[in-house]
Amino acid sequence: MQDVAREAGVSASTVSRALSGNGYAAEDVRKRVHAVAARIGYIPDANARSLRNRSSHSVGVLISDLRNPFYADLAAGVEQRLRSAGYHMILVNDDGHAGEEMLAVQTFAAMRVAGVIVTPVSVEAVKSLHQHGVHVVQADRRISARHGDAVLGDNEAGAELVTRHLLQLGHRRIALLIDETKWTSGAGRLAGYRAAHAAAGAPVDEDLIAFTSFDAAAAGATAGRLLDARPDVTALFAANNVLAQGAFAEFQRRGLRLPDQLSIAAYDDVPWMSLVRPAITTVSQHTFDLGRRCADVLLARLSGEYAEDGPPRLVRVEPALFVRGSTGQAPPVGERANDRKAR
Amino acid sequence: MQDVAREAGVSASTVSRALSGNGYAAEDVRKRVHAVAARIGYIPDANARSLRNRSSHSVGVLISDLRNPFYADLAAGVEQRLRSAGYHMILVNDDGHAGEEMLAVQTFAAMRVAGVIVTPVSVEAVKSLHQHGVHVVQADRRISARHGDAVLGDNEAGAELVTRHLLQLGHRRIALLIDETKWTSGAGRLAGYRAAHAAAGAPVDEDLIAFTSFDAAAAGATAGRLLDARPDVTALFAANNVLAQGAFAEFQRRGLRLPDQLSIAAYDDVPWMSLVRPAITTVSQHTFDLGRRCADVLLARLSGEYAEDGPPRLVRVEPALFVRGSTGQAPPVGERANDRKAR
DNA sequence: CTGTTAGCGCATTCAA
DNA sequence: TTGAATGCGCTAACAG
Repeated sequence: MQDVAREAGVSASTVSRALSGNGYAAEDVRKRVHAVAARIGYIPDANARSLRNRSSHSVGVLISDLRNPFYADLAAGVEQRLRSAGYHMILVNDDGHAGEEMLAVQTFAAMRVAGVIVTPVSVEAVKSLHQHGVHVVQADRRISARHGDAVLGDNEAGAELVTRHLLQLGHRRIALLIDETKWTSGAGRLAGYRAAHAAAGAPVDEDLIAFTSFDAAAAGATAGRLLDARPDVTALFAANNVLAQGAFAEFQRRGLRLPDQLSIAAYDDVPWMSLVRPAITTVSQHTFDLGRRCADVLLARLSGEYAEDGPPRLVRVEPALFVRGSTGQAPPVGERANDRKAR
Repeated sequence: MQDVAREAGVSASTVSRALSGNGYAAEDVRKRVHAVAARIGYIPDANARSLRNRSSHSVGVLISDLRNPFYADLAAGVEQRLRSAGYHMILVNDDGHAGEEMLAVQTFAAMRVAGVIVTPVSVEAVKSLHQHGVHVVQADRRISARHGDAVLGDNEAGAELVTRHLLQLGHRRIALLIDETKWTSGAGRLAGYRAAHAAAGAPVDEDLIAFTSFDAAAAGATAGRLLDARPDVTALFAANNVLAQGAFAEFQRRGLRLPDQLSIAAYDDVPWMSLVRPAITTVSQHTFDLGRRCADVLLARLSGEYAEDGPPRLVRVEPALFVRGSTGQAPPVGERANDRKAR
């Protein structure tokens, strides 16, 4: 900065004012300073600015796994919005581990980030952030209603949408393949599955709710075992894209004719679902948009549009059902079992 | 820091030494300071540290599009390695635009990042980074041999692998669907396509090299037009996952029987390719690993393992061909055209 | 409208 | 082994 000041024949403060735009600077001086800065390639040190201003333009984004298109889309939406508002994204994968998540929290706190957007794993992380005075937006699932804002899909509505669709097609034994119900996402999807059954006056067969782990291979195995145990199942609803992928691959391996022998539906619309045949009926969460909304909510706090200390906000993103070829009519009772055994 | 110092009954300098590990501090003092810091939730300010140390633990990562699984995998690999080395990733999408790329360069320079990993769009960006004294690693493609290291797939070898595979199956009219050849990636793939033909003594029909834009819909349209114009084509090689997706979708829409009526092969192994039927024969670049190697190369510079001012390094990641159902025998000459018209 | 002064939080001299 | 002093690069009073 001193170099620029000298070259431009002004003081450092004037350079600061000219470049930052805060405070007065005569038009010609301003132009001269900009010219010198550009000429010698001077770029103000963001660390020094953050230190002095006690605020940075960094936002921490903490997700489980960038290789999962759901998280990648979310992050892409966040990044787009942040960038257009002059912020940037520190992206950390926590692999769904509370330990890694907590380490990331430390990092973000150390960086004095302007805020954090997180698909939370443990309450402690969110609480800790909150205690450090960091704005937090919980994305996709909410683990604490008190600490920070949240932008969530309406999981119950989405699951109800797809379950109702299956029920209306005549399915009565609809398996649910799900990995967790302790987070609002899984819990909501289970609730929606139940709600749709209740609304249709169809009883839920608890044995058709299959718990598995968040892993395609495991999900495939679980789905396979379920079909073996219950050949009367006519439809399967996989609670997220990873489980759906595992189940679909397993059914393909088994040579099942979809949707004739079995209908399947999923949650989260990811690219492969419209490329395979039959294409997969699924609930879109508008994930990219969800990410943008997360950034919007955070930016609203930062800009003061919402009071920094105002009550937690909850934004809902409505899901949409995309009906594709993987869901068909339910067969008459009994027929499915024979059909499947036949091969 | 003052608070910790007071509580622990020592000076700020001692707190600094105790916490950072640099310089002396009596064992008991060290423990006491750590205890106090943990109790009051003190976390050293990373901005102040960066300012003072003239070095940050941030690494800029600049890619085209996080929603493309190729870039997402690359970024995930980078992040994993950086994180385990105590660095973090500032991720910016440039959408393939030189303008956005240049803005990101400004941002990274301002942050005094430890280095930048970039899938480059324009030479200027890489040069500018270099001039600002930032270590740069060019990922996937190299746009400047002088400015910074590079970690690249062997595009020529990969394309030759897949083209040879098609030739060996008897195909002689193999279309190439490609978006650009000005970068090392596209240029290499085109070269590999030619090299395989040359090695097999098969002439390249220049009309079968179809240029399109980096966009699935456009690629599908281009592929469609090509097939209409040249019904004698028996195989198509799409130079990346986006083009492959567009082409595959188009062929599905047309109801083509793959691989009987047409064989297709791709570059970049992304999840949908093994889920669709027929599954797609493709060249894997080991993208996640490529990302890790990028981080390794950067970290080697930062750690001094490679001289900071040593000559540019070039690391190659060998590709591998995965043969799947989408590539089959070429039909006897002439038959393909009739076959396709028949439907 | 501009320059001088002071200090953000830290790490590193240098003395003790 | 520790503390006092200094300055990293910047911005915000404040006085002119």
